[in-house]
Amino acid sequence: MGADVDKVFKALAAPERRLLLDRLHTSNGQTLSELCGHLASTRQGVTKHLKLLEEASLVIPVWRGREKLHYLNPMPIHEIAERWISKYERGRLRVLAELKSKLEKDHDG
Amino acid sequence: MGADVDKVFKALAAPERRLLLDRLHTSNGQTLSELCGHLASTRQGVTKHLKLLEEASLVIPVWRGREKLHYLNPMPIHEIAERWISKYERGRLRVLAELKSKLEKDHDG
DNA sequence: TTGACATGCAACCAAATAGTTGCCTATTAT
DNA sequence: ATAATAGGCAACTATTTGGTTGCATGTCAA
Repeated sequence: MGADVDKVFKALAAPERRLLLDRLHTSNGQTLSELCGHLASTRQGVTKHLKLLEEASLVIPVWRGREKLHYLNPMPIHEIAERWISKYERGRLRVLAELKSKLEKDHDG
Repeated sequence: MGADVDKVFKALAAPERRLLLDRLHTSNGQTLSELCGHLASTRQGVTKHLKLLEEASLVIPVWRGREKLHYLNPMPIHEIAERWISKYERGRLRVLAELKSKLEKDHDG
């Protein structure tokens, strides 16, 4: 799964791509042309963003005739939350308390 | 908060930086020199990665004499989980069912 | 005070990325 | 059949990013 985590994080790193996910979250199964309406760049630019989202399995394409419908797949995001982020949630308060006391100690001495 | 989300996602997009967070998660408050031991690149390379982590508030530096101690701050990760990822968790099963039926329908007809 | 240590800053180079343009294929509608 | 529509592929450019080297600053220890 390691490589997938990287693809997902990289795919999520660009605001344009997060915007595309938002649009699919609002209205699932849009075509490329429809998605282009939301973004400033050209069709090819959007295509490239969608390619990265597909490679991260965040978007699943379904061909219907000459149209390519794009469906949001929230599972990778779910898995990141479960397997990666939860690691940092564990002991979050401990880590913060540790940092706080360190900062205060430093400020005093 | 919008700009911060972007900084955090971009900071998390590189495996080297996630590794640095892992190291701090294991042993908090390490110096730059200590952190360099974990990574293949030069000190300056690590410095640049740490700079991005600091700008995303994922790492808080504390100076002690000539040493700079680095502390993990898990709050940005927590906030992303709470405010951003949870949006995609909501209705996750609905979205997946929708996608599944679409795929099956396409496969049939 | 002098030398070693910890780090920062700036310039530079190489690699990756974003975005564009031009052309091609396949499907639908007339 | 033909034209319009939906999209893909490849090449090119510009920007960003990752990483390096060289030098400067501040701190600690002898």
